[in-house]
Amino acid sequence: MTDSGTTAARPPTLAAVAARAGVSVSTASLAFSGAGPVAESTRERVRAAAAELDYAGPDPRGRSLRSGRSGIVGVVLQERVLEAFRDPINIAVLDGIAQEVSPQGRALLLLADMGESAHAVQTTVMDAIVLVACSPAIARTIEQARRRDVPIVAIGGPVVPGVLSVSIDDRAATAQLARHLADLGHRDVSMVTLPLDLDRTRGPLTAERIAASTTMVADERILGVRDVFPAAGGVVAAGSYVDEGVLAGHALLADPAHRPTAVVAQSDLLAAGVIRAAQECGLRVPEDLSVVGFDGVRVDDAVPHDLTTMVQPAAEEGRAAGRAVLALLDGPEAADGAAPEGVAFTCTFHRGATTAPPRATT
Amino acid sequence: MTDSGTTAARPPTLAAVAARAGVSVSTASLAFSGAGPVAESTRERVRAAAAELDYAGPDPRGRSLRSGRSGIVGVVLQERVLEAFRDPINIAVLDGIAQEVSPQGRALLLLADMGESAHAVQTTVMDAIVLVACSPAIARTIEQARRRDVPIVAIGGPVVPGVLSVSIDDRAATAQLARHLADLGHRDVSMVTLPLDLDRTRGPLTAERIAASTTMVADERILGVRDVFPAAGGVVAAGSYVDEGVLAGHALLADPAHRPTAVVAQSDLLAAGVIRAAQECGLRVPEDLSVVGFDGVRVDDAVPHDLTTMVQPAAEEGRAAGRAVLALLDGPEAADGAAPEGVAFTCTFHRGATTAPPRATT
DNA sequence: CTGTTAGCGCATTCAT
DNA sequence: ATGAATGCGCTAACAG
Repeated sequence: MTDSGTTAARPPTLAAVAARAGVSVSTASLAFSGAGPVAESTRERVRAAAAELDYAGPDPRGRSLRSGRSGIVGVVLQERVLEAFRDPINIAVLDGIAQEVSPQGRALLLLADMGESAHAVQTTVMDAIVLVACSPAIARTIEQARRRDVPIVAIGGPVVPGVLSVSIDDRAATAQLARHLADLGHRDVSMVTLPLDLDRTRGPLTAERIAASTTMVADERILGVRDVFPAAGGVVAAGSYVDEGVLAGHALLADPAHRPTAVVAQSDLLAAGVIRAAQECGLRVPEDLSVVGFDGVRVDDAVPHDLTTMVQPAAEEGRAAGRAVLALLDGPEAADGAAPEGVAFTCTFHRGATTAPPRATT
Repeated sequence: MTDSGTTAARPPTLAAVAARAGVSVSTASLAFSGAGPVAESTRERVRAAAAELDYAGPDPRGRSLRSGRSGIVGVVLQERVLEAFRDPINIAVLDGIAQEVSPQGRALLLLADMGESAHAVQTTVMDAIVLVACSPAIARTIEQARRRDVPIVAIGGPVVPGVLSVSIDDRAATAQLARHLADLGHRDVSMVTLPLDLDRTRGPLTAERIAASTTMVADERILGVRDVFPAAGGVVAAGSYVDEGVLAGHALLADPAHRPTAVVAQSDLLAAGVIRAAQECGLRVPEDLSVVGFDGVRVDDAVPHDLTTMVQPAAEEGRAAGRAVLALLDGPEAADGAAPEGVAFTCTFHRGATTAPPRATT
């Protein structure tokens, strides 16, 4: 009784509906789109015909070719799905975008895993794209979007002309954390950074690596620390995950003779990892080691401690990006060059229980 | 210097490229699609012309109208993004789908939040859709898809004819957990279930609620418990989150006079919540209370303990769904009714450290 | 191998 | 308020 695969009768078209209703295609179109004046009686007739034919409404393909709009908003993530969504900050941002965009009838196209995203932008229909957690490495993706005349909004991205930017005060916020540590009396501070390049190579934080970095967010946060501790060193993690934080923590704490008294991690997940590493080294937090994070996404127990961190308005950023997209699409009516402007958000300091004055040095 | 909004010169078309290369449009098309025989020299000329015009390749809109294929695979989630991705099982499934589908040049369209999904299916172009963690409540979505001739794959969904189903042995797997508890000597077992309806109402698990349930997965798992403990009661949670588990746990453990000796939670996150609730009640796990979960997704510390659970091949399920989608699209060459068949997976028992014999009753 | 001929299904002028 | 015409940009058949 499976009625699929038998006759393969194609779905009815608007033309079929119009014919059955005894009106022209254009009138039927108007009846559905709501635009333009249509007599109530006519509209009713069209509706009836549609119901009889089990017509599902105008085919999105025809509509998108004709109108130039598909209702699809691409969202580019750097990593594959599994990795990208390990960090709740990305989920929050995505949710924020969806909040603004889906009530307007737009759907989100997930472009995860860099390699593919450039290709997808080239071959998949979309009205605009949002770059999440982006680095200059997506230059190729940006290029493709440009050529297709697809407007771009970047969250935390490089400020390229023509790309609308939604950002936060990474540097200042991190500096605030660093100052907090300085005020507590810390002098020997290390950091754990987000990946600096596409390879996501782990390793010590060297001048060369910073010079070669392609990740703006990480760079800014490094600068923030050094605004307060100019000589601060650290290690580079391969991603914003707890286990990466553990690895980094061990790297930092391995040598009892050269342990920092505080660690600035560039994300809460990394901070959680550092704390665990500290515990594994027999250190107590915050008595023996202070740890601060970044993001402020409280998700169940991913971050067990009450972490001292900078709270980032992730959902707000997503929403701002969503709004920007809508503005870019709905309102090219900005006749006077009043193109939508970028938005900058501010993080707020949260003093948790993972920071304290350093132990008296022996 | 922002070159957008000035002259609005539309992107070049294939026709323009063809003209510049001095070939026909169809030849140019072949040169890009790779299908069909094209002389190397010609192809070269076309490529050159495209480069000169900064042509980004065939416009997906025209292509999708003409060919009927968009390369877009819709993924329907019941909750909004923020909630859906709180449970790593969903992320794993989504990643599995992406694994199969994106190397084939397909992109995922996120249809989160039920309400909108039916509308999106009606208005957004897509070649197929995958229903994740679905309940019969998406009937409307299914209807829309059908009318559009969009093939459907359901993961853990109701077995509707015409919908390809990817499932696991929920009932048998849960029964196995229950038997494990029975073997340990437990007789007084309660459960914490996933939401039974769209409202996601919390409350005691009553016969009426089960009768009115629209969630197949939850139903099956309840049956699994009752295969072993026919009289087992429990509470219904409002979602698969740790904090819901805490709530449910407190509900179950509130009265010291009527505490179960073991709890079967329908997800690992819920189990983690129950464990926390137990601790807050001054109970030790597993000495005073045994707890089992379901899913087996190890994600950093979301589930702090080594949980006794049934491990679900989440990524495999996603991949199976992805493959099914591809088969449905690439191969309607199943001339002989050899339509792709559904797949059923099996969970594997993991004995963790959260189960033990019950305390000797006083 | 290449060009010619047809539309895919629809939204939008412009008439009436 | 409705209808007739015109492509949107492209690919699939067929000719040659």
